[in-house]
Order: sequence, then structure tokens, then C-alpha cells
Amino acid sequence: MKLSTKGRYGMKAMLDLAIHSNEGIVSLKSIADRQGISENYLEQLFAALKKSGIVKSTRGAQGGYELGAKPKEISVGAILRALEGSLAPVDCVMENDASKCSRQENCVTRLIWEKIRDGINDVVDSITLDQLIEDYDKMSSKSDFIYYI
Amino acid sequence: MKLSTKGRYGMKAMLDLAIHSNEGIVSLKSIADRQGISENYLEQLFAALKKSGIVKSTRGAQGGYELGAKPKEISVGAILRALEGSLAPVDCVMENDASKCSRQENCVTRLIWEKIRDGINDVVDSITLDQLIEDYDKMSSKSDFIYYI
DNA sequence: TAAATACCAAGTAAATTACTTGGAATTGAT
DNA sequence: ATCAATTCCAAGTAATTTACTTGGTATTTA
Repeated sequence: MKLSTKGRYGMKAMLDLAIHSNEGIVSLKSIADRQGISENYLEQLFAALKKSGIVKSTRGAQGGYELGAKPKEISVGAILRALEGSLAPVDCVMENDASKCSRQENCVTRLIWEKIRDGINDVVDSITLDQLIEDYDKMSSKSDFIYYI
Repeated sequence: MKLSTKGRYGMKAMLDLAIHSNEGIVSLKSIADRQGISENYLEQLFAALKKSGIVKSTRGAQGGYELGAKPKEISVGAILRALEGSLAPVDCVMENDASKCSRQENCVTRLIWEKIRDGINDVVDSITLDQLIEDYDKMSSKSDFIYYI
């Protein structure tokens, strides 16, 4: 039940992008340098994020990425699902998928998986990027030290 | 963010054990046969369950397993944690662990992981085996078909 | 025209998962 | 006393997944 590096790095990168987006378009190289993530690997993550409309890109020199919507409209859930796929704990309760097993109506353990799925979705969909930016600003103003993302 | 077969099979097996425990001690072979899981693999799962006190064993012929506590006292969370380890989505927010990173105090993404962890724990710790047995009994009485676990 | 960037497809080493194999130890039934 | 049924235990292994890397092409600005 662990997130992969896709979710972890992607979340860090998205927060980094959000925090630096007042400076205009942000290159992957700058995110990679600040966050200590491989730039080539970030490319793959941002391809997925772009496909979901969470970021938009500008090609060419001085190009880079920016948020695809307002921070308030981008949830942690959307980011994680773009990167990790459905957050359902087992395939048989994936939201949209057809891989539902034949036992679906009469399965007791299925009830458990649905509750876990809903619990996770409720949490991640209730947190938006702007809340995290706020958290970051608070930490920045309080601490003398560097404020990690 | 998927459960492994340990969690999935183990949960099924535990429910099977709970439902059949009125018939006395239950052998792994019988669980394996009913649930279509490899008996040898179940052994590994039950070793972990036993270590956590969730089941207790009787060796020798006519031996097997029984619940280590009343169904009401065994939560889905305890079962899943025995089999999968901590349900925290990333290592840095594992409940008991020392692998906390140096940034712990000033990390914004950490706040996300903690909320997800707490959301999952709240759900799984609130479901107990006796509730699932009740669900199973309800399904059994309503449906003409077989009532899967 | 050159540098900086996004975009793309494939390859790969390491780790993890999902088991299997081959036993030894224990116990109840005959 | 023996045998069959069981738990218990340690290793081995094939397949899959993860976490990248490599080696480009396309696009845009300076």
C-alpha cells in the first residue's frame, strides 16, 4: 500500500511548480535541480500530468510548464491519480474499470475495499494545491531554516 | 497504492476462518480449498497472523487455526497491518518507525501523507470481523446464489 | 544558427511479489 | 508403534514491477 516514486516525486514537483509559478513558466530542469529528482524521470511524470490537464507546457527555449488550472482547482487526488492510476486498494473496486469480478454483488471483502477506496479518495480530493501553498507560506514565515517541499 | 496478495488473500482467509470457526479448529487445507488459494502460501500468511496474535494454532493431526480473540475485537486494520506492514502511503510517516527524514518538521508534502495515512487507518480500524460476519449472514439469507467471501 | 527546452520510445538493472520446494516437528487416530 | 494429517520453517525462483537511463527528435527564442 505504498505510493511509488511517481506519486511522491510528482507531488513534490507539482508543489514546487505551484510555488514558483508566480515567476512565470518553470522548466523541468529547475524543478529537478531544486528537488533533486532526475530531469529525465520528471519528463515522464509531467507527460502524465499534462495528459490529465493538470499542467500545460510551452516548448522551445525558455519553455517549461505551468499549472493547467488555479491552485484551488487542483486537488492532491487529481495529481496522484494522474501519476499512479486509481487509488483503489484492489482492482475489483476501481472506479471506472471493467475488471469487476463476477462475484461483485455477493462479495463481503469487496465492501472493505470500497470503504478503503472511499476513505482515501475523500482525503486526497479534499486537499488542494492552494491549501498546500498556504501551509508552505506559514512554514516559511515561522522557521529560520529552509522550508522543504 | 495496491494491496498485495498477502492482504487480499489473508483477508479472505480470515473471514473464511471466522465464518467456519463455530465448527471448531479450521485447517489451512480447508481454507485453501474453499478459497482457491495455495495452501503453502497461506502458511506464510498465517505465520504473520499468528505472530500478531490474531490467530492461534494447534499442531498435529486434526490441528489447525482459530481466532486469537473475539470477532468483535479483531479489526480489518490489525489483519492488514499484520500482513502488509504499516498502511502508511510513504515510509516517512510510518507510525512507529525511525526512518523519519531530517526534514520532518518543515515538510509540506508530509502533511498530505499523514492525512492519507490517518484516513486509511480510521477506515480499517473501524471495521471488525463481527461486522463482516453480519454482512455475510445478511447476504446468505437474501441471495439464492453462493455467497462469496 | 545555436542553445534550451519539451517530447518520445525503448532499454535495463534492481527490487519486489507471488509463489514453490523440500523438508522437520507435532499430534491424534488406528 | 505407526501412520497420516497437520503446523512450522528456510530457501529458492520465475515473473512482474519499479525506477530509472539512453538516445534521440521537434520546437522555439536569442
